[in-house]
Amino acid sequence: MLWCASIAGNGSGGLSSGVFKTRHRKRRQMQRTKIIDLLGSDTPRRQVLVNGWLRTRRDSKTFSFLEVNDGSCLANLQVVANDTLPNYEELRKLTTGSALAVAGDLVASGGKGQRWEVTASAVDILSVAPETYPLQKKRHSDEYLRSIAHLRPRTNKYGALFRIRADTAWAIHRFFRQRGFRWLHSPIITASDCEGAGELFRVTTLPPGDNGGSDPFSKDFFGARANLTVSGQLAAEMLALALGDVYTFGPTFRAENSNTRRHAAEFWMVEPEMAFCDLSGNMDLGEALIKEMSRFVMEECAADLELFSRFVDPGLKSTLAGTIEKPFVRIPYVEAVTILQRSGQRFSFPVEYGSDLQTEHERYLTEVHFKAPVIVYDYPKQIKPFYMRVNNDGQTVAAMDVLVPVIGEIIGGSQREERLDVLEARMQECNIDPSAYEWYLDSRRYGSVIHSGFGMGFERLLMMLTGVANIRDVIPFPRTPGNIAF
RNA sequence: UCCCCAGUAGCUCAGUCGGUAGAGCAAGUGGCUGUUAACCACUGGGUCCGCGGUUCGAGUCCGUGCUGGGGAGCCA
Repeated sequence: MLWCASIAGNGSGGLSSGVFKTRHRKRRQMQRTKIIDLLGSDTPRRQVLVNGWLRTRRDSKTFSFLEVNDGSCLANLQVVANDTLPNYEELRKLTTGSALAVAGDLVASGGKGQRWEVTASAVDILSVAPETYPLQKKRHSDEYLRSIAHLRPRTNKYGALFRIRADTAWAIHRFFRQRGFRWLHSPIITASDCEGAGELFRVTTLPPGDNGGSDPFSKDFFGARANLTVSGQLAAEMLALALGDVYTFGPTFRAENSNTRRHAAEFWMVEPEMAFCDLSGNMDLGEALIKEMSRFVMEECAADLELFSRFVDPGLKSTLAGTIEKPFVRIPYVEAVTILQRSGQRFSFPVEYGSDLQTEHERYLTEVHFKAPVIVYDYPKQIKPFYMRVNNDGQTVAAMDVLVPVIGEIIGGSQREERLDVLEARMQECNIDPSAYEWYLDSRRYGSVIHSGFGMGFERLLMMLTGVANIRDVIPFPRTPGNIAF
């Protein structure tokens, strides 16, 4: 430890400002090391540079402990700042949230609770956070943190969450790439309204109050009604019928006035589409995807996930383990109806063939009856959109919903209707004007083949993976009705 | 959009029967300590969400609006 003491001593009082400036310049040329790499080190290291933000400070008689976080991982780095540092008096006044550059040696920690710490040879104060800094060294409510969404990524929980979000997005790309899927960039601005997907956000360049006269769209940018996409499915079908297996992964917009903890106006959706694939293969892919993402966070986001299993949902790990190990239950819609009718449960909404399953019904199936993810398939055609393939019974379509406990529907998908005549008949039944879908119908005119796909809500997946109960807390800057402040 | 709940110090909350406001944490000051949600003492800190009403008197009761949360519907 002698060499530590001597280095600390070099930074002491008698240093002229010229020498200090030289040292400062030198320090700025040092390569920055991220805290995640330091804490994972096998050996001590001389003269490392750490940039980060102060989480908390504990003062001792002749030195201060500075807990520094740089966002590279959940854990803080403990920095020991001796009173021999030239700016020690300033360091003792440092507040939570201040930005620092620390130069020093990585040494085995003399205290309990951490393996490594840095003995500072110099601490540059990059920026002081005044005492009005809204984040305190204590637990804050999720509701309060939503009101300071621009600062909440600096907390342990939201830092962990947004690391998991980024890593999971990457893992989704890896999952599909390993299976030979190509990523498709489906348009954000579209003219098509994916039937039944909800209300649309209009996109226009017309000034407010200008309705464009007799033809409302003739003066508009595209010369046609335009809106933000509610689904990349139709585009994905076209690419699947060319490249085989594709997926979209991008933002999706719904102008629905939904006020629940699992709906947002702007969210991300993963939509795989596979040529030569039936409903059964579709279910296989959905199940594999959810299992793989569960395994991914358990194994590859372990440190961050630990926070959620400790403070957010104590049952998280066993739930995820069950999701990974047990096969998903697969039952036709009729069987789900029978189970619900025979359950003896009193539901607010009656269970009857031909009406859609209510939230309370889905939760009974996943949380009470099966206690596991459940895939319900073959729904009555009258409650599903025109593009789903009509089964041989003529009454049901090859649709499937993956339901998981607490979250409810996480995946909705189907085998697509590939027969031109049946598709046109269904459009007529659903009162859809085929003229807007001529390009879509072309895919059934030329080399039509069976194909299937689904949409998975990325935020709902994150909720399932972390146990976070509100979708507003898995999106950095969530958009919900009346809420776009950040 | 409908139903229910809440709004009091920077944060989390208590506030009895209607009688002029409290705690913990945070902040500031000082002390102690290889500490780790550090600890101890002291100090400062309030448009009781807004508006209107009832009352001698309203944080408390009534009406209304706003904001937030939960549930439902729509869906991913």
